[in-house]
Amino acid sequence: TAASTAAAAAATATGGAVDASIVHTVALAQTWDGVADVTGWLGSEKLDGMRCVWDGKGNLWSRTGHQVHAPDWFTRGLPLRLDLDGELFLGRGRFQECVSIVRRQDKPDDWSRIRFVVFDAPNAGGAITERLSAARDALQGHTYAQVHHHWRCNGIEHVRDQLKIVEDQGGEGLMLRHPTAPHRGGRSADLLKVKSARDDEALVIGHEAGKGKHAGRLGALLCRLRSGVTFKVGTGFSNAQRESPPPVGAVITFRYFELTQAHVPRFPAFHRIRPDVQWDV
DNA sequence: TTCCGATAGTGGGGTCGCAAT
DNA sequence: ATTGCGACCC
DNA sequence: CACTATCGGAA
Repeated sequence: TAASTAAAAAATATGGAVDASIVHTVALAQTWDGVADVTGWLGSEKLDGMRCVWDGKGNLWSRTGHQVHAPDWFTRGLPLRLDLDGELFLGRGRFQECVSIVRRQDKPDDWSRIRFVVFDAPNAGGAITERLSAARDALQGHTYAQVHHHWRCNGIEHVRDQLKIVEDQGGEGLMLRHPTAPHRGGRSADLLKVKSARDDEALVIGHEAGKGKHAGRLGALLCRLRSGVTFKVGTGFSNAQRESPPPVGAVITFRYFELTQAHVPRFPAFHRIRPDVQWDV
């Protein structure tokens, strides 16, 4: 489109240029409720890397429409006139390293360790199986791009079994794709994500003031784990809870999804106060 | 009527690049 | 050389 | 990314 061409021309190393058409057409997932029947859907591992769209014209774009600067040799041979949607992926448990390789400008050779794992071809037409076939044909023999492995879902038990297998191997979770729906941009129930959250307790050791619409009330709780790691919890509160937050010395339970390389909870969210728990430190 | 999807706006850990120190 | 900050990724 | 708070239209 003219928009993507203009955005590509204007993009700089630090960004600022945004391709609105990418933002508008990228498919976003809902969280599976664990109940909806997904028999016949296509399942795949949810890769923890960087979402990336190939525009069929020589450029890679991030989920929010910013240009991704890959070496020419990485994108050479990607199909013209066929859009590809996928993940720039380094491996399980290597998200932070993946981000480092993709974003830094001075070590392009490291891109040889990255793979563009494709899970959709938005403008190929048809249902997901047809779009994946189009992508598979277009990526035959490519060194750095490949089509993601998908399996046919036999039902809820199948999903649970696959989720356990993936998580035991250090994977982030699963994605489920509606078997007959055409590609659709934005958030929809045609694309579901399955992830397991964890709970833990933390000691409140301080308060951080809120900004903007939260000015004058809580922004985030400063917390400490039993491991000694300190971190912040800034989401999951209702407005009322921000008005009178858990005091210093209180114990809370919070949700998170995994620990970072520094053993800090990723995506922490407040759950509830625990007046019944004593902190032994 | 209820509920879904889109917006808007808060907040997290981590990484980069650049400016200020 | 170190620190702080904005702009991105998730 | 997770989440809360709204809102209008689809279901």
